[in-house]
Amino acid sequence: MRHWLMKSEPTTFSIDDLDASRGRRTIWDGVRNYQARNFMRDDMSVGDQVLLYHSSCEIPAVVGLMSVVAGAVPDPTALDPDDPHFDPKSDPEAPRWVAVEVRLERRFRRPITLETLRSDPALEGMQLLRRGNRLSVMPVTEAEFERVIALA
DNA sequence: GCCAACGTTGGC
DNA sequence: GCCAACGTTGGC
Repeated sequence: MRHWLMKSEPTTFSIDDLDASRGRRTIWDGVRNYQARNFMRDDMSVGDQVLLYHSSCEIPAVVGLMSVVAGAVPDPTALDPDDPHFDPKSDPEAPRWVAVEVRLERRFRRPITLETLRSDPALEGMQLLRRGNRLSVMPVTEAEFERVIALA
């Protein structure tokens, strides 16, 4: 089992939205970055644990824990001309973008803020904390994962 | 709203 | 294949 972190802007899709979704599940669509796509397509498996991170908001933080409940499928939003994430260059015969399905497992009683993460020496190497990091889907080591969970 | 970082695009 | 221009991300 692997560990991951996925970002979402809460104004677009928050942990509240996920909590309110049927079965507390959602398709993680809209990812339009090749590296992030490759992680979802090639390395994510059912049962993997995923930290949910709120970005571009007042208090950026890890807010909950999700699990992968279905592996990568073609991202339907890339093929829908009416969708804001439509990609005219994605060929329906060979879809360029994929999405996994995730389920909310846990809401953390207190969000683990970016500030908290940064102040923890044990998390110094975390990819999320690297300068210039913009990936919305990234791996987390088991040690980092356990450490973050311990802070919740 | 600013701006650094970085990915993508497209002309050559 | 290079690289400048441009767009996006995301913390502050």
